[in-house]
Amino acid sequence: MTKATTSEEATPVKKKKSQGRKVIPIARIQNKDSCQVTFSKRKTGLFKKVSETIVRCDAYVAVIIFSNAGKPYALGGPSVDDVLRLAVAPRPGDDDDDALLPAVPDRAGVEATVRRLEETKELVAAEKLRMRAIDAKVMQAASGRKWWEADVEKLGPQELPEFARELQRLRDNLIRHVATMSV
Amino acid sequence: MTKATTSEEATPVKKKKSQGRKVIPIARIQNKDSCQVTFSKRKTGLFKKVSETIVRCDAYVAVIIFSNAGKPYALGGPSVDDVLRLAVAPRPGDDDDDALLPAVPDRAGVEATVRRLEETKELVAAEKLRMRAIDAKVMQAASGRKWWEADVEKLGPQELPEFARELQRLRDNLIRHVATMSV
DNA sequence: GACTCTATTTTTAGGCA
DNA sequence: TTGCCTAAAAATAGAGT
Repeated sequence: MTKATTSEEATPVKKKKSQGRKVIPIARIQNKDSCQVTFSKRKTGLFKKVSETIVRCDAYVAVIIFSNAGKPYALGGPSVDDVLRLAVAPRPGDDDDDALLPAVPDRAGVEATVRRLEETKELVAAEKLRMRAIDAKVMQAASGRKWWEADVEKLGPQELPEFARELQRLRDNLIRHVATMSV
Repeated sequence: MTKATTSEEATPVKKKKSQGRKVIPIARIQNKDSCQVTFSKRKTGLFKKVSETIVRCDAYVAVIIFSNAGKPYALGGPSVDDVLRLAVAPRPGDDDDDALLPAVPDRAGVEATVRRLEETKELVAAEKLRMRAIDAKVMQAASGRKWWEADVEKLGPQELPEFARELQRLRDNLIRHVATMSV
């Protein structure tokens, strides 16, 4: 990975016409439609990879992805329950806090859930639900980082710094806003 | 993804002997060593995919992944600056961070990521450009929730700094936690 | 351990339905 | 919008160095 040997970066743009795909130069997709389609596909693949990784290795993974349209999608594990709850979360108007991510990773239970999701179509269902219902709730997790706030008490010395850094990042973002707004 | 057609889920465990890889049953890796190796590999792949997605589609993506050993790795985009800062962790001038981050658990992965990002400077520029736009969108979309999710755009010059201060306070809280635990 | 190699699986860009 | 299809490209488990 150190070397940019991937043909994505090296191969020139060759477009033939319609057989499979040819080359995938790594660059911003110009065509807006294609961009959107690719986004969807990649998001799917990414989520899949994440859930696989969660199961196969005993890892905790969280992904948040915003489309260029600003729509947020999130997937977190191993607390899949939370993710599901996120997905099923009512509408943006519902401003309850019960959709937050208070749960602490429960390896055992979660593993079961993940596995179940893996081998069935529930994952698909969950994603669809997410795509439909996700809104402000997910936004909370995304920009608000509710997850770390909830977990702070239980995190170990190794995890905490990481979350702190995330927080710092958010703060810096904010500062930048302030600075831009004539303060 | 709708159909569970992936051999990972369907194909039974066939082990031949030693050529390429055979099948990848999706299940927790038993062997601890293998698990760790796989984790590394997958983490690498995941990060790569994320950065690709960030560039190719006009998306904002953030990943946080903890190994089962508890080591955290994070990658975020399109704010490359943040990523870099994450990677290089301790900031000389910032006491907080220095105290807070005694050591970056495992820098190897992050450094690799940074390297990769550096190799794509061209694209980084584009990412930076749209970063501001996304920032605004993200904050805006989070309106009407918690204090820390307030609609920045709607806040006046007086409120914004306070907003930032509150965030800072939260962060300090977190830092205190860390200090008690690891410092 | 960290790399390399390689066979195989998986992903995915494009088209199309 | 989604799903399916296909071939090329990429990721990766397993083993060896």
